[in-house]
Amino acid sequence: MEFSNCLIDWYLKNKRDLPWRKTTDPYKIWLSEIMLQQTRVAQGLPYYIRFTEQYPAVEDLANAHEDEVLKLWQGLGYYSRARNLHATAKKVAFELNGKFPDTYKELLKLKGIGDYTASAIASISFGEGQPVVDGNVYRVLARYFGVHTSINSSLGVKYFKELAHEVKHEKQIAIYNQAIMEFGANQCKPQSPDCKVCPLKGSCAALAKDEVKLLPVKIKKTKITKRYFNYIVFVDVNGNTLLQRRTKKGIWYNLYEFPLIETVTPVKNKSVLLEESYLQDHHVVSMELFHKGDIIHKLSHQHLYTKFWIVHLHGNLPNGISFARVKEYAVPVLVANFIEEFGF
DNA sequence: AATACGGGGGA
DNA sequence: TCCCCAGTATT
Repeated sequence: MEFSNCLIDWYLKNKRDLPWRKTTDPYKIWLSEIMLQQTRVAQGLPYYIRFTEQYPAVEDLANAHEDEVLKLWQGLGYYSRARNLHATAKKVAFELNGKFPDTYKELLKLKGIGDYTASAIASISFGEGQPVVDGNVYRVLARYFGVHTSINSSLGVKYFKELAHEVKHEKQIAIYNQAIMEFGANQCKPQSPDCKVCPLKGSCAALAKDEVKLLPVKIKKTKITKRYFNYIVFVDVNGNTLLQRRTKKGIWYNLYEFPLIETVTPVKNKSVLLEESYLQDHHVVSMELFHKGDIIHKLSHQHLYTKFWIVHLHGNLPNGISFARVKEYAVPVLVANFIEEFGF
């Protein structure tokens, strides 16, 4: 059996039972595709369930506050996805009469929707013949056809999309797209795929040339920068604390956190921090480190060496937040973990 | 063409 | 440790 039919045949025997495969509602397909960008199914699945319960239709999502959407998104990462999700929901609900665009070209214009997601929605919800090209597809195509062009060069992106068009299944595009991705995820896996039981083993170029481990080719590795965070966890006489929104460009935009003092080098002792103006504005009773050493929070491009300082105040915070309400705010996992440990 | 953007899981 | 995940937007 040739390539596309073989994948579909494999898929029908091996596919997982996932909730977004029971519908072609573009809203649900869109939601699942955004959530699964750079995210494993196992991690995204519980979020998909919560979102579809909380927001059954695009209007429900459109009418929510961004803070609430971010809170529901908390822990999934790449928070611009949530902000763009909300913006696009409002666009569809309020400007497009509640109906998603039904073509690849029009979908591509929406915030947060790139080539992959436009192809996925167009094919799965509307049957348009656009092949998806995600990380799985790059891997399957590179190996099966023996392509050494790097998948993250501009030439490679163009080449693989064209190749994907040439080898796609013409009649069953929706099934085919999900088939090749599922095949990449569970059979043609990144590490140690079990090629002995692969239905395509007889015609796979990489297997024939013993290049499975070499493909796909991907260039570059990211440089990691170190940052030094000092979170000031106020505790006033009423048991209130302070949170503030991140309003500058960069990580965690629009999420909340404790007042932050970032330094270029690690802070040796609290005297350096006590000189900060907003700490001098309060009557500090005590200031103690919560953990012995730094918490090292690792992101793709940054390692955050973090100290949480518990600062007891004599008076009360003007804009204090009660401990009970701290958990209502969308915060980064780094901060959420601390909140859990501290036991607000 | 490169880089920023989260967090987690598997080897 | 390192890789990479149903990628997109910005520089």
